[in-house]
Amino acid sequence: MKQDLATILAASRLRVTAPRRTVFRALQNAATPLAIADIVRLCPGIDRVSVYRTIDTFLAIHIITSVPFGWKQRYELAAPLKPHHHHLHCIRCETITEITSDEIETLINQISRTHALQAIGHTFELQGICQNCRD
Amino acid sequence: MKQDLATILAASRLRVTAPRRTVFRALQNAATPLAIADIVRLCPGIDRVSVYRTIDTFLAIHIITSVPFGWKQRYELAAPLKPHHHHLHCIRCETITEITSDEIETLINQISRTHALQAIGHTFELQGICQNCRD
DNA sequence: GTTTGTGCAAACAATTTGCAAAGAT
DNA sequence: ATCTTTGCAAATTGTTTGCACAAAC
Repeated sequence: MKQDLATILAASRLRVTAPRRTVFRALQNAATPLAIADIVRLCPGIDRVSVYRTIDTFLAIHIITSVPFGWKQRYELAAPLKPHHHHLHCIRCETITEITSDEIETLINQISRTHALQAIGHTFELQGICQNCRD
Repeated sequence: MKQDLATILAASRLRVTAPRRTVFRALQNAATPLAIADIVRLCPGIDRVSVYRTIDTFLAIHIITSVPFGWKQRYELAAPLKPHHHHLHCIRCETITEITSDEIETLINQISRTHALQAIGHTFELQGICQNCRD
């Protein structure tokens, strides 16, 4: 299953354009989820408006997910472009650690089933203070 | 343990003012988490700026929590003013269902311990399509 | 009386919309 | 050639800041 942007866009009958390629590249290179402002900064020459529209589009075709982060949302590539995971966020040093947990995914399935909710997405993030910052 | 606003504010050496009382009341009466714009609308006569500052204050003393909701954050009273819970969100009819799950809380503690994170807060929300909307 | 918090004004930042022109297929 | 998408301009909405006055303690 090819996972380059052109293939993904084609599958949704969307065109391959400079803003989409540039924003996608920025997200690929990012070590952590990016805020809109970050993306705008990382994509010089791409209009701010196009960044908004591109993020909208990417969300609609589910190749990115939004991550709540302090007051704002941030965005990052979603599975299968990036392995599914969650975040630990140290509010002191701002470090973000990625974690995976089968238990959580199991629990989510279970809860969805119990409540007859056809799951589309979920948010699971922990905020706290990391070991380093406590020393 | 008294849980009226005056007591809570006094404990943090904060004053009891009209904006704080009005915003608090709005949150108490809300059936679902509120966006800033909702709160402003529900608190006529209270300046928009005071709403922002009040929300800041309430977050700082941990009597409210923020809930990621679509593109924006919403706010609601936190434990012990309102029992701890999470949300199921139908993106079709916008209905929000509250759920509780001991398993999740257990899992969160476990993960925090494993990663040496001193837990401060967490976010756990499910998005999907509810039974009704599928029929 | 002292200190905290408010409201107003105004700056600043984020987001949305309409439309003509450019670009993708 | 057609249809989509962009960039610009501008409207709109959300958020922050400074400061004089009012309110709480």
